Amino acid sequence: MGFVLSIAAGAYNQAMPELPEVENVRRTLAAGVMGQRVVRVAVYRREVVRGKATPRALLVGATIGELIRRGKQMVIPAADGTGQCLVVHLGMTGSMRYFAQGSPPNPALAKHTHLVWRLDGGGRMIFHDPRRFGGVWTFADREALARHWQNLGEDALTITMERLYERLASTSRGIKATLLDQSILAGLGNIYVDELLFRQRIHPLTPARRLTASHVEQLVREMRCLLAAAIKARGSTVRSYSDAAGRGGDFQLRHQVYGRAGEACLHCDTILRSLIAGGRTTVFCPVCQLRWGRRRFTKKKDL
DNA sequence: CGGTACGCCTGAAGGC
DNA sequence: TGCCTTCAGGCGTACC
Repeated sequence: MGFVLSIAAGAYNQAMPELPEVENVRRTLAAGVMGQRVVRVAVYRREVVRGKATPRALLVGATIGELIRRGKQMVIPAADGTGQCLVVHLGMTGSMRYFAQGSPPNPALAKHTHLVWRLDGGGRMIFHDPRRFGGVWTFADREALARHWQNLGEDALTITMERLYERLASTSRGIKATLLDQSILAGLGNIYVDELLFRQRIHPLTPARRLTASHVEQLVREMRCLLAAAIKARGSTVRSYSDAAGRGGDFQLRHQVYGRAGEACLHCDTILRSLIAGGRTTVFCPVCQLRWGRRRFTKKKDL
């Protein structure tokens, strides 16, 4: 009976754009806006723009170049080669949407749409963010962007095993807090760190420096697999995430631990537990993820 | 250095 | 039905 009650109590959720979600926003947004010229911009909430919020700084008059992602951040550059760009961070509930010419306004988005860019093709790009943990930064050139990113870690999809090992070996913090730290590694958030640690059978409080080179090699390999699978499934929609076309992802259906505290471990049936690590709710299997565990379980084919 | 707490912010969800 | 409380968390900052 306690089992059933635990399941009922175990459900809590929140959506946040992490690397796979931002990558899908990048792709779907690029399909709509790349190569278009910005005709004008409407700023409904000045405070979501960090830095200059003039029409020029917000790309009015510029043609949109190739969208880039690093970690959870997305760059919308001017195509003129000056390095001028916008950096979008979606925070917890932010979204970028593209509406083609003639699309009617979406009433559901009206309340929290803070920025609207009109494009010369007749379409529009919007920044929407109820909670406003996200924002848009404006930069005039490459150097300004480089300064903004000087403390940002390497992207989770491109970091090598050697460089991650170096970073992990030089800290005494727990592995969960360390992987969440965007200055160490850019792109992972609460969902994917929990999923990754479960798949690797690593307890979230394991000191990062305890991981051997071999552990880190497998961790990086698994991280790439996990992120690739999540991108392929168009990300995780737990509550509110959707891409630039308004389409949600499917990867939440394959979460093994995130949001499942109190439910049974899919590997060993033990009740999943939660703790606070790095200030975040962390779900893990107390049996599969031994604190100093070295064994990895045989990876299931279906991530 | 790290860890802890807090503030920002809204909406979903649970309790009564 | 509806009000009230709790909770979710990325990130910056203060403080120990």
